[in-house]
Amino acid sequence: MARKPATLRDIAKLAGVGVSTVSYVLNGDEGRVSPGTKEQILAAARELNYRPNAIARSMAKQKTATIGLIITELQNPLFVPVTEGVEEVLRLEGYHIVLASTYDLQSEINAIELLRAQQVDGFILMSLSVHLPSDHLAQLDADDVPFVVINRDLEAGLFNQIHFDDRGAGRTATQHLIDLGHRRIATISGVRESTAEYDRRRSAIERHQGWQDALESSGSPSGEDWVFAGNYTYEGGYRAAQQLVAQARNSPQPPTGVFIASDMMAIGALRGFFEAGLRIPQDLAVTTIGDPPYAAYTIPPLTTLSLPVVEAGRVAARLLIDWLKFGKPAQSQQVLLDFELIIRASCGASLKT
Amino acid sequence: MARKPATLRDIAKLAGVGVSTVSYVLNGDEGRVSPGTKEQILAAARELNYRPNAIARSMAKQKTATIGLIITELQNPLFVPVTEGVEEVLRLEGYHIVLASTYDLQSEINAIELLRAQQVDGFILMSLSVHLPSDHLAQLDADDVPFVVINRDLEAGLFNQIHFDDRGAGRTATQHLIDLGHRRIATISGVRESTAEYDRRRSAIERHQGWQDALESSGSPSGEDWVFAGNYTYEGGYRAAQQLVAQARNSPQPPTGVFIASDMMAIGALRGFFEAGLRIPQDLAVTTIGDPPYAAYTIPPLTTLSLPVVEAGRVAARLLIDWLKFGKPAQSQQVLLDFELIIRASCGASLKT
DNA sequence: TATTTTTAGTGAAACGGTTCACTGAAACGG
DNA sequence: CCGTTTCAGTGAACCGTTTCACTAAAAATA
Repeated sequence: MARKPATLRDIAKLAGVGVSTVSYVLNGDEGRVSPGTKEQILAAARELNYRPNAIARSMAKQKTATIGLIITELQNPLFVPVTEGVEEVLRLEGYHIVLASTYDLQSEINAIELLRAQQVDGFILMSLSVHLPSDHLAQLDADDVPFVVINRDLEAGLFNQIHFDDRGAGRTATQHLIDLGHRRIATISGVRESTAEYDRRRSAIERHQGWQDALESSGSPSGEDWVFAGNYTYEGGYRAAQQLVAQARNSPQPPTGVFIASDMMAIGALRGFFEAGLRIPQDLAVTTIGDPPYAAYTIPPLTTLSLPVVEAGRVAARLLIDWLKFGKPAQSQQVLLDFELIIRASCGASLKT
Repeated sequence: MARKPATLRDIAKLAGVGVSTVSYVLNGDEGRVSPGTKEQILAAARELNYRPNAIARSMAKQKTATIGLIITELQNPLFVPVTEGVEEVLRLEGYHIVLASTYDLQSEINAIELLRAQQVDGFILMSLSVHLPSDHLAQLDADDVPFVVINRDLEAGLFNQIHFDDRGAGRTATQHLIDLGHRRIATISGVRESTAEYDRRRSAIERHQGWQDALESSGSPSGEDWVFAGNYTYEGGYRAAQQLVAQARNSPQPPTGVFIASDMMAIGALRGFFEAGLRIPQDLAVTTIGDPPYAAYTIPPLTTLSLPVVEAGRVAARLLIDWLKFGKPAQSQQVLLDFELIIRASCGASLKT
């Protein structure tokens, strides 16, 4: 095995042709070279165990066929499906992905700088929960760097953006309980407590509005008294569940269902309900939003709305590809994606049938 | 903002010097250039908003300052901490990481080919559960490509390898129950059922041996009758728990503790125990191995052994850096890492105090 | 002052591909 | 048979850096 990898020149020498011919053959440019020499070159390449140097190619073509995927919070279970969606689309087009994980504004800027230095052809930026200012995005835009953002609360119409329909999700999750015959439906939401993270608050507000929408349109009681703050955390969900139980025990008309605005809170709440001796879903039906792998393994498994995150990845990739191929779109694209309802045991749907 | 990014030549022209001088200044080569011109060059670079082209640099230096991290099963929650460990060490040395996820042999080979074409300076390969043949690793070795493998069952001494002490983990998890006063300790293991995935079987066997070790050294009854096959899955753990409960109900001397060889099985088993009306840990104390994020959120939270996976990443990175800096080590390195005991509620330790 | 050393800076050759402009020969059309 | 087109293939410039070998002037040394 050669220490130094073989180059086009080596092949050219071995096959007795010019380097440009070799290049044409190896890149499959048909009709430029006769079958005879073509075969010779291929044989020489095989013999020398040739492996094209992507760096040199990028240098010459002024393209890397690589896009940067920047994600906040690598820990978040949503990140894997996004990359899957992105990868699925980009691979077909011959692009590669390089991944960068960030956790705050500065590290995001660093990541962008780094990847620009690596000459990526474009970016996909996905925020899972953090809102970040958009100055540096405006900069990207000004520099004519192709990019798409997912789930980020920015001035509409400014960039190519993909969003999740949080309000619709809150509505669907609540409506599902209504459809199962529930009339008094509480909620554990992130709204009441202020959060430093803007984006989280926005989605909390929207999901909460969805809950209200559903109640209103069904003519159910407004439920104002049955809102509990969970702060989007396991602990918060746990405490909110305790409060809910306490209030329900003193109420002549306790809720029979609860919409919990995030999976983490739902898992905490499940523990609270369990400790209080409540049976789910018999005593209280539960729906939530977010479908991490373990949502199927709770007791009982959670009925939930899954973020269409694979699809978000696909759409982002397609938007980016279009830009790369046909130039910047005349006007920036806005996409709103629906959540998918996943029915498991916590809503009690199976009890009905 | 310039459409085309500025190059060294642009700066050289603007500052009225040669390009090599600019290169020296920008790379901080002290003492080669007078403070005056240095300042001029810096000013010019700032003005042109210069961003070095990493591709061109890699080309010239024949190094990319990038290493490839190849991981099977991106879904696995272990993957994030590995990359954290790797990143922590590599960043200090000025290296970047490019990530590739694989799921079978062919895709692993593809990933290696791809990254070699991208001219990465070295590899870290981490298997989380799949055993793959090593021919292509031997090839890497023959080509003098620096690499380190984590958690892979290969002929000892062949390559730089990092392993987890599965047997010690099984021993510790069981011993912890013994220390809490338990004498009859069952196990749910992956051993009895054959698995296609070799690696998984190996770790299953070792963890099982650890359980035996602990029982023997404590003079406890051997427990042969209390081994249940869980096949390393949620479903398997669930069924094994049912079998365990059934057998315990007919036994004059039922076990008071159980060591479950993987977190997934433990979560399934928890459900089985719950449905059977068993209280954990009062009726049965549980320990397991593996600490995914949700292990703290089960009911009750799991006492478990955490894989030192951040440390594995760090060690791998350091081994690789050494190779990169000082050349291939005279003999390949072998590292065995201990698991860390994380005490939560499922073992009942808190009840004792 | 004559000689050596240091300082400050330079031009050009890599690195490994791609691609443009070009050529000589063969094939073709009338 | 001549002019034109197609075919098969080539050399060299270029992409943006790094770095080697070199120089002219200044500084240090004797």
